[in-house]
Amino acid sequence: MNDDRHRSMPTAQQLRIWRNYIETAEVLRTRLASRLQSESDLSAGDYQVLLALTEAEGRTVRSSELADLIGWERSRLSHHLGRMEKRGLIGRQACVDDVHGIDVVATDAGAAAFRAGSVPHLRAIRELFIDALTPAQLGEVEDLTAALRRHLERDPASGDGR
Amino acid sequence: MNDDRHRSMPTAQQLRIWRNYIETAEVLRTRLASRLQSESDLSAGDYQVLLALTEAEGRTVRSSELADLIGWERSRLSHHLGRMEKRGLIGRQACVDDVHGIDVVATDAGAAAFRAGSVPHLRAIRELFIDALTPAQLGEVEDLTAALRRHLERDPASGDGR
DNA sequence: CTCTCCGGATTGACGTGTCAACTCTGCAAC
DNA sequence: GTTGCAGAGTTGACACGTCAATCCGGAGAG
Repeated sequence: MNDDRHRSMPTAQQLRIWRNYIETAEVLRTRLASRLQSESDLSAGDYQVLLALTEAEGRTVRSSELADLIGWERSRLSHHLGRMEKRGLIGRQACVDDVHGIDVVATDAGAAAFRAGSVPHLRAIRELFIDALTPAQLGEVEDLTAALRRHLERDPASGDGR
Repeated sequence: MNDDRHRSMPTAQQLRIWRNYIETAEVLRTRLASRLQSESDLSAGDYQVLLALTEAEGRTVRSSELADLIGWERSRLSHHLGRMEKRGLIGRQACVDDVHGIDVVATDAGAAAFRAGSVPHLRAIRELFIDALTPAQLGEVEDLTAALRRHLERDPASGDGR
């Protein structure tokens, strides 16, 4: 079949689909974040960090591992941890086995805030996303995102030239 | 069929699908923005604003209409226009027919920057998104986002209680 | 006429993200 | 030993978004 598909610009219809796709995801992200914020005073970033920490042994993870776990750049994590530390959600302490490492630990307050936020957050995900789709459609979403993922990994293109 | 679907928390699999979905969209957004930035020195926001302006009569749109067109809050637009004005991409001037209104107009430099950025941006969309999917899959994306959209519109839930 | 309210737009404060520059310590080369 | 490089983390500058407060000029109520 015609592989000039690989040379031409997107058609108007393709563009429309793209725009709807990315805007819908954006709306979902914003709605979820706003509900999480108002229901438990946590940002989406706080939630990701606390999720990784509370799942870890001793609620503690080395900073670099944490960055890998949630897929953040190191400086982004550093800034965010600074803000969370100021709010008493996490603590930072020198790592025992690695002089360079920093252990990040969820405080009791942090773990409590996560537990409190978790249920409403999961409910929001169900209400806004899961309930919008039939099980069959959910399966389609899975396949499609897998296809997109494969394509993205195949194309380093930007960011890390690993 | 069992409508306790509407009372239970998401399953592990549903959560996995959700996470993949939202993270994939996020990666796409970031990659696109980064390519747009490096290829034409425009942010995604700049692009949206300039797209709406260059499509309008006289490259001019009233500020409030512009906000509606691209679906932004007024204050977000105001901040962004301030930054774009400082860079000489757009201008602002009092509106003739409405004392309160502000006309936003794309400068020559702004229109030129948009034209220059447009082709590489469209190419990036094709490479990162369109090329990842077969035409049939693209159709599925369209249906799924439509379903999500319908669901979101049916559920005001947060933000504007319109 | 004055007072209040309304809608368009702006502003300031603050959290968030990215990029580049920097610190600090260990380790290997010489 | 000192030079310098590499990896972990931090910092500063700046762009971006949101929220609440504000400014401003017209329209009605009295």
